[in-house]
Amino acid sequence: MDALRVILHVDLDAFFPSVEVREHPELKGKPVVVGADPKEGKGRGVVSSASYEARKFGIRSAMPISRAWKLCPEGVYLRPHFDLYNTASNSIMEILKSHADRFEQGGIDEAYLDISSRIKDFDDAGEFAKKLIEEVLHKEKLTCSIGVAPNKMLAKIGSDFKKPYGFTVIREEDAKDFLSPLQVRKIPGVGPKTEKMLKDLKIETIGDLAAINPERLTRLFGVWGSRLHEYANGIDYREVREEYETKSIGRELTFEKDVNDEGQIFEVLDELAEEIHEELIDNGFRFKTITVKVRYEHFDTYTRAKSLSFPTNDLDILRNNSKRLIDAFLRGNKKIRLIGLRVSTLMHRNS
DNA sequence: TCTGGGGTCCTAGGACCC
DNA sequence: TCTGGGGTCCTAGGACCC
Repeated sequence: MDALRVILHVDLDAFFPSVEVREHPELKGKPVVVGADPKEGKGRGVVSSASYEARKFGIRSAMPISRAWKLCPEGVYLRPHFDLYNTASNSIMEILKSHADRFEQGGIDEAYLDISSRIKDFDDAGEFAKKLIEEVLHKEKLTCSIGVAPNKMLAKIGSDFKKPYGFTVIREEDAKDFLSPLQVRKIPGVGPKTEKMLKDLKIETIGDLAAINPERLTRLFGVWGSRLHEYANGIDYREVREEYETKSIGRELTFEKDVNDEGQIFEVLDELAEEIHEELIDNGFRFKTITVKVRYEHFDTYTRAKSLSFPTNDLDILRNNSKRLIDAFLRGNKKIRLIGLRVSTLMHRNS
């Protein structure tokens, strides 16, 4: 028999609004929406995260803030306070890390823990998860949900299954029955496009997907197709990995109103370059590739990239190249909604 | 309904080299 | 005369995640 492998996926419940409520107890029980300024329904931007009370009105992450406002004008609308969320996240991640053989953070509000050596079976692992939820609640006054499973994919689906403030144990022998009735969209990596493609093929549940010939999925989706077949069958060999390397650093800005004034665009581009440069210096990175991004008024989006023959962290090189790259986008008379700048092919100084 | 900002990974064509 | 094959880098675009 294979050695027991137990992975936890810990997901903080409605994290941004929950931190806001913790800091401002008078908000408890109210529909709290963290995101862009709704400006009486005329705001530009989206919802970052909505409290469970706000979700009752149909408000969801990534929804246009103007639509959220129409659904619930009486809601409490807050701009994000990332310093607050980062502090809370760091404290919680330290707690989680201290209980894991291996630990992998997957964003500000979630993490994978490999706890194989710390439990003797899945019953034991369920108790472990319950205690962890209570420890986080006691120490940080925030709730989370946990999935307990033999791999990352199942653990992630599990953490979403009884939210908020719940946990779900999925044993290897129960995995296929557990997955079978769920919508394909529940599989991490299946978004709106893949869901639509599968639906057109009459594949709606994970059970439908598991029954499809794997060669057919590979023909349709390439490498991702064979991965999909594994996931649908409850199989995922990915390890919880501790080490993480930054691949790129970028900044972007959506203007309050679409612009066609070159001066304003260059000014913002310089600010983006300065912020990126600061982060490069702080972290001891050099870059080789510069990519600018432009989104025009009707949301058509383009990028232009340039790779240098040498790595650098020089601000003037970044500024001058980004100006040259964006120049081609300023020719027409289309108004610009967003500009972005990103550097990649990163290497550490002294390497 | 009208779409943020931070990222990662994948694909595909062309250049270039051996 | 009728056009290799593999590897790597570069560029552009797209799907997806939180």
